[in-house]
Amino acid sequence: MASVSSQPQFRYTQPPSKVLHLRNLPWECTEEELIELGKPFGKVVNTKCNVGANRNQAFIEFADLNQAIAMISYYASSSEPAQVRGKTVYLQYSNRQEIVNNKTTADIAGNVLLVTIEGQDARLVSIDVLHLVFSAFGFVHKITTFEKTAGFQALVQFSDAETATSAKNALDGRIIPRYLLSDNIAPCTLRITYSAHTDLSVKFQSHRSRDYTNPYLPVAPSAIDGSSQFNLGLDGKKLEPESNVLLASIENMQYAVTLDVLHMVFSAFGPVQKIAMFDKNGALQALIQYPDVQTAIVAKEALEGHCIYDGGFCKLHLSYSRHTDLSIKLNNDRSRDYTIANPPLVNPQPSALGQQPIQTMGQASHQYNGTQYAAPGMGQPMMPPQPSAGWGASGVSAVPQSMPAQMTNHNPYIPPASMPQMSHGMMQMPGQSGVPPPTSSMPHFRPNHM
DNA sequence: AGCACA
Repeated sequence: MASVSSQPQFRYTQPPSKVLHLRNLPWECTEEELIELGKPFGKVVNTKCNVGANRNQAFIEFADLNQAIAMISYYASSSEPAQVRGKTVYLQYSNRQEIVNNKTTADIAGNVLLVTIEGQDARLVSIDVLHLVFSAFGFVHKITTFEKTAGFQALVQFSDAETATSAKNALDGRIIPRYLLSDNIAPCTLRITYSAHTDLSVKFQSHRSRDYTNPYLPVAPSAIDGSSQFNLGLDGKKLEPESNVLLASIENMQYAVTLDVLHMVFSAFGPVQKIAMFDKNGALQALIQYPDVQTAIVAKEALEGHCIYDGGFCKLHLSYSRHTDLSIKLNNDRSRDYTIANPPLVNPQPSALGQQPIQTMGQASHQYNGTQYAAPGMGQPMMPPQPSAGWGASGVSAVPQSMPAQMTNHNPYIPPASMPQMSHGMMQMPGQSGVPPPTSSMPHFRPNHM
């Protein structure tokens, strides 16, 4: 026979089949629910759920064609539509005569998860955020990310299938907590299946892949230049070349932002060499200089979109400056060179802040060995997003297994589970003059407490 | 709300 395929895509009358196609199902509809639905009409011999791009379609196959016809006929004339969990589902004959269950991967539990990140800004989700999210369920060995037709995806490797399963059960279909992302990143939903992989091959630490079991793995050369693809302007602005100097714009500046405040905030990520503050179009801006690009990248990633003060005040917007070395003519309340011994001018540099054991950074082979990447002052691995923030990770340890030298989280602003609504990722500052008394119970941002 | 997957 030649082709029969010139039919319209959607036919309103279809030849009967003992297989029915169901749509508009609720998320995560189970086989049991499908069987319940079909049982009154006959024997359901097979089902397939979570079908389609939205995974809200399914098939049920009856033992006998007449049973399928009975079900279609019933709902065709019923005043009550077919429902699953109160949601109307639409039924029609499938254009196939039987369900083929390719139960190969995807349904066989394994230690590696295939994660699809859905959402407008899915590719702005950094591998570090993913690491943080999944670390709530156990030690994450490796992560690789890639783009497929399905979108932005990641493979996340755990020690065992049990851990992977707990993560999958808790996270599948959930969004990445807002407080892990900058304000203006659209919500990102996680779709999780099992991968057939058991051990990912990670050759380099890069912005696409990480091996947390091997901190000495070389860093991909591309990671140095290519990282900014994940530091895209939040509204899709073009790439800026990375720099060791950050340009900070401060929005909604209801409270004073002093040089010392900036110094404290930015010192959490590495030694701040110089700061210059100035006004631009009535808004405060500042240039913050680090000794190396990597530190600036980390600081930018962690701070972008966050607010210095609780309540959405003094929100930081960061970009890379074209400067590489600021010229500070004199130390005053708007500019400071921390690399030269200060004559005791105004406030000498806040004690402890300049005292961090700062190793020389910038050796490419050690870029990801943790000590450098993790913000100083963050002596502990960060608190993970607590499942109670909405993920039903019952019985799952919310604390990530302590990890050896590796990248822990870089985002020092993870609020505890009690603050599930921290959608704009605020941080608290130690009291400074003119600072409103913080009201929340957020963990303190204490860059000066080692 | 519109046909599966490797």
